[in-house]
Amino acid sequence: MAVPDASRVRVRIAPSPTGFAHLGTASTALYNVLFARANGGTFVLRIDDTDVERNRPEYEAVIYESLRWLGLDWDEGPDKGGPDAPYRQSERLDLYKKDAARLLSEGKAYRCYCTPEELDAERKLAQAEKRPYKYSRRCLIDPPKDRTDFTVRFKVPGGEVRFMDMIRGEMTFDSGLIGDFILMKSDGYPTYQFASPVDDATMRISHVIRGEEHLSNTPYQLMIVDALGYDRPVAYAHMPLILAKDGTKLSKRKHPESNLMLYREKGYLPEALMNYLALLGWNPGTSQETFSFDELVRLFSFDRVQHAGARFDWEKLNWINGEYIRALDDEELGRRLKPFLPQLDEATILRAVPALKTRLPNLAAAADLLEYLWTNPPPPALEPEAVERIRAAIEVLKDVPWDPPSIHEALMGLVERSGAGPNKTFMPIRLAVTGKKISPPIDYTLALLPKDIAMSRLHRVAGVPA
RNA sequence: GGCCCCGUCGUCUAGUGGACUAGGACGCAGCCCUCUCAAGGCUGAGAUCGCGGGUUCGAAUCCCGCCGGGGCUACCA
Repeated sequence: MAVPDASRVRVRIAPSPTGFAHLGTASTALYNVLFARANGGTFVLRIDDTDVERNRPEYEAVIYESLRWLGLDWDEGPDKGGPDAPYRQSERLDLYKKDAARLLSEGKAYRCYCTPEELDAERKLAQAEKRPYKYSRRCLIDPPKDRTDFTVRFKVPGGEVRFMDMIRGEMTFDSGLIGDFILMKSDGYPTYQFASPVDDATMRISHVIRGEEHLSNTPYQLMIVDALGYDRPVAYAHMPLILAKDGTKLSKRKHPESNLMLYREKGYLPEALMNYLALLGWNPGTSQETFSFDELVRLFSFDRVQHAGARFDWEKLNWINGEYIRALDDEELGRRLKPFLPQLDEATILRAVPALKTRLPNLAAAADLLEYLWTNPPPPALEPEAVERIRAAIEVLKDVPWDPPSIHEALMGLVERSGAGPNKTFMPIRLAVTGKKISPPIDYTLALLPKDIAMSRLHRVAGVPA
């Protein structure tokens, strides 16, 4: 994956603050960071905020927070500055205006006075006549004299546009099929197709690594770069899209799993999510499934990236996340569990960790297992035989030290004397103490609760006063 | 509609003309372990490689056609 002139590698991601941070942004950021780190390059964060309608400044902070949570930090950005500041497109308007003016004066672009309604009509007509739509160039040929509102349109020169994609190889597009498109909107803001290549060029981005939805945008952008006389990026890489379970592109509206923050809330470890994302669309060609970040930097290469979109799968993510959780040492797991168990003190969490470790697909699941520690579950209705066993348990637990091994020993003695299986004794206790059929091993289940509370819950169902 | 990308078990994938009776992982089933649930161990089911034609002694791998999915085709990004 090393490139010849490594010192000049500059990559970027350019999210738009139009909603919560998207899973695809994390994925794209990961590949950019991996490439940058492997080549000693620079990773730039640029905010593409040219959509005045949908833009919300507060989402910018969400993007920062999500990316930082994942450990994907950038070298240059709006909040950090850098040699190419500003890094927010809304603050670079002069640059686009200057370039648009140049294109205009060189006859490579022209003013278009058509209204959205007129354009819509053109488009509908083409559709009705089943012919591919291209802007009619009405305003190039015969511009109206009585209008003031205009957009700036690029005069598509025609011919072939070729470029190198690190994943798919040499790409060729026929620009004759592309209609003159808009560079500057009538509100004075640039379109994405214009701002993006101008920024990439002026920020000296060497490799453009982004989602596959931009593959067919590339010729548009390259034509602009050429028309402006800028240097083209060395290469592009269009990553396969992350698809939802239903096979369609992950959308913010339809698919909640596209929300990056959801993973933090549910207790997915950032390093596990990264690992999963790396495996969605890429594999090292070996059977290795878990990778440290440094391993990914070393192993990742674009020539092993999948060409087809990959479906997001909770099951595999859960497994990987579980693997990472199990690999954590007790103190670390306890530390990460803290925000998910606000009802418990640190010492209790730490005591619970050994019992939780193999039982968590995510950190939030710990609350389901330990809920009985801060709630008072209603006493279950038990068979007389079960009640009898609880009475017996009360007797053996009464004077026992309150720790898992002692409890275990006492209870096993009782089980042996009962002549029945352990479950006959343990399940009634579990039900009485937690109100649930599922809980950590019975010795832990009991020991995590203060002894007086545990005993009172047993007494309660045994029908004898404490 | 036009252009572009893509198509191997349910899912993520290995595979670049013979070692493929198509491998691994997740999930699933069974067994073992076991106080429940997990974790762990073992075993297993699961893909006529989208379909149809070629080329070849031989194709998942090369060629053509078709079908299917996705992306772009916006004064969204």
